Amino acid sequence: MIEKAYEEIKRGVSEIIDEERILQLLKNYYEKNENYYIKAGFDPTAPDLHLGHTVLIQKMALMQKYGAIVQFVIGDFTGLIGDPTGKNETRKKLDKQTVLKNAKTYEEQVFKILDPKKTNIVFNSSWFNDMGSSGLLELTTTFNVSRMLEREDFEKRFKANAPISISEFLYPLLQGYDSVALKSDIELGGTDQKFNLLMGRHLQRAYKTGKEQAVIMMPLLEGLDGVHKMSKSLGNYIGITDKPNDMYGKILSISDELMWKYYEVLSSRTLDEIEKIYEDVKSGILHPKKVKEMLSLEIITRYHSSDKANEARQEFERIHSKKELPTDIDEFILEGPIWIAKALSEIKLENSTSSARRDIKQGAVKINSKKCIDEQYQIGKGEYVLQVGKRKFAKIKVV
RNA sequence: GGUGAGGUACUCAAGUGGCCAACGAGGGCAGACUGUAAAUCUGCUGGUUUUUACCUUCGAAGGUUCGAAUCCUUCCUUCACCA
Repeated sequence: MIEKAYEEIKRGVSEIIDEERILQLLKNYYEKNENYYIKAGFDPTAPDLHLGHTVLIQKMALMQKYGAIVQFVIGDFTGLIGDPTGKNETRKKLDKQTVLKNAKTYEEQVFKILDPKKTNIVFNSSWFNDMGSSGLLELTTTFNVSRMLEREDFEKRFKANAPISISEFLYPLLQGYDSVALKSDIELGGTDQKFNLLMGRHLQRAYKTGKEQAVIMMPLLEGLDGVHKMSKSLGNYIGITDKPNDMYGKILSISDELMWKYYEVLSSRTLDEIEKIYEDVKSGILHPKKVKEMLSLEIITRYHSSDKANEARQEFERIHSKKELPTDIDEFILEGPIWIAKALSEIKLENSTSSARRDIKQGAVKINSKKCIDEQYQIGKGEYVLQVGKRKFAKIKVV
């Protein structure tokens, strides 16, 4: 039993620190029905979860089946600093209302995956606000600068003479202290979080809590470009609140190679099943596009429904394979007659009339599926479908 | 506090008085092609119905000049060395 559970927990994981501890926790669960706490922290500013986050959350959901209580930490206090990435500055303090609103959004999204009965959503401001400056000083005495500089991005920046602010040094300490406050048994995070995760262990020891958390690190999911990690700021993400049609198209656009990584960490198929699919593609029985379709359907079903997933698939086929119009297009009413470039920028299909003009020259603009190459074209009264490129559509009614 | 070197478009990075809306690379968008929104090739990548023109932009504000991203002054800011 324990071995089987542990086997599942290990799937897709990039590194585990203190395996024995995890095995012990599982043993306690099976033998004495004792629960244990797993912790993961999230940024309060970006409540839009994407598939990169779900790798972590799915792992937590799995562990809930094996006795874990999830401590879902919203870093409203640490968010004031921002995890050091090199270019951030101290952020604006979010007011309580915004934090609560974001938290609400998190809940809605997260409970599509996690079991609400086994999840506590907590804010780290609740203990940091009471810590006071003496408490903070005490925290800083547990660590030193040279150890801090071991962290890769600090080291790089230090060597490159790039600025590092003192507050950034505080970030790992604060995140680590969360583990002290919560008495967590295991912390989950991305591989990029290794330093911070280990800090939790260090601080639990320094504060003599009597336990040191185990650490489970998940690989960072590459985004749609297949190179950089999935992130909102890079725009290469698939959000779990994305519309079914968008999800479908985005998943289909990933490279064939990347698709297998997605399968490993996102699909709920067993590893044996995935292996079988892999062999079938290799031997030519199964087309890679088909395999991506299957993944799209699975993921859309998870976050929407299987009906929506099938609709999305049909829609995609219609637009891209048969080159027909999508069924659901935004509509606008404009006063006419109107210059084509003006109309396009007005309805936000283009950013400006200049860029509209450029696209018209390149043959990217279609009116009622007919290419429009006259950049002076005036649209008269009537209803039209405007199209820019392959995937931007709008219906307009000129009055 | 002192001395020196920087701050250029989404990012990196050229440009040191007019040929600059500003080289190049990445990214993005588009066209062709394709099983795909992949790969590859090509074009575009401040704004404006004066589009071989005009307007705004090179950390900020002033100044010199017929003309400034480029020269001068002050300020803000980053880095290095010294204290």
